[in-house]
Amino acid sequence: MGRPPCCDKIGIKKGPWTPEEDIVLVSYIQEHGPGNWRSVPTNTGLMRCSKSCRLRWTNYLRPGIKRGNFTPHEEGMIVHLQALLGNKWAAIASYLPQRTDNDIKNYWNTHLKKKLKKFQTGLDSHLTSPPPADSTTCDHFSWHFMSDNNKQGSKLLLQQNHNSPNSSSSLYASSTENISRLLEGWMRSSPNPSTKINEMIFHENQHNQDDQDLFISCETSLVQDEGISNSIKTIPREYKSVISACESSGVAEKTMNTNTPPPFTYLEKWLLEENAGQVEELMGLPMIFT
DNA sequence: AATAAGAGCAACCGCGGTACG
DNA sequence: CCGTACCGCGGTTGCTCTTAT
Repeated sequence: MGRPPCCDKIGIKKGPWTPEEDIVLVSYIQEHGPGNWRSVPTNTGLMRCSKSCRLRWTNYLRPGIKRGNFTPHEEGMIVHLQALLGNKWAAIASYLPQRTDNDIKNYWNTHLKKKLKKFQTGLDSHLTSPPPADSTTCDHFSWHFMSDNNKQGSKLLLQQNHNSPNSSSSLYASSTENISRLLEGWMRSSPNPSTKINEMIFHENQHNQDDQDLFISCETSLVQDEGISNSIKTIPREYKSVISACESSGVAEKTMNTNTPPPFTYLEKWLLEENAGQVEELMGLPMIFT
């Protein structure tokens, strides 16, 4: 009856992972590929349960993960997607391929919620006056949620954001980077489609590091999330290229469908509702969006 | 310099859906 | 078809680091 137990609960180690454990896990996955987590503790001798191994890999060791500060564009996307999808962190993460759901969730809980709250508190004053010239990211963030009456102002700020030096990618956790580097050879030779996607994302991102102001943005109105009503939407060019690559490689169906939600249809509707003509022109949407 | 409070984040827990035998 | 384990997800916890007093 049923499957055999994945791991013995007795003697399972908990708590932070050591570099040694990381290396063992990475080495094993390098050889066998991710998946079949049940066999990982058994075959590696790690005193961890399969779940813990999977979490460690997906949230920390997996190559292509971007760590550190979130850009204003990422913030915008998270806020917007959260308003659209709710706390579906995995779904939201599928739009930010370099960020893990855990990372996004943490960022939301520790940063963005506060910003939203702060914004709500100061909503009235913001509605009657433009953001200060020396606005911080936080102010920009708040301003994205302004009423429809302030669209011109929003556009201005979006442009400012695009040109902001803070838009550049942030630092990666060095330990992860080092481990990821170990995997570089494997990534290149791996026939695993998802690995190839990671690679594409990784390289694409490198090419676009100084080019992030090419993010295409527009704003729309959206009523949700504790009364916050307006947001922006940004669809980075690199995602579109990834989507295209997925489509052409046939990976799209498996990877995108499992990771990406109905949202594309929502997004589509959403895009076309308010600014139909403008948006189409601006977005140059890939097939998957149309 | 010592301590307390707060912030950030990695990891764990528990649940639901799915696959296996 | 049923029972059990696996897998993935969202919520929560607790440790560590930073900042304030």
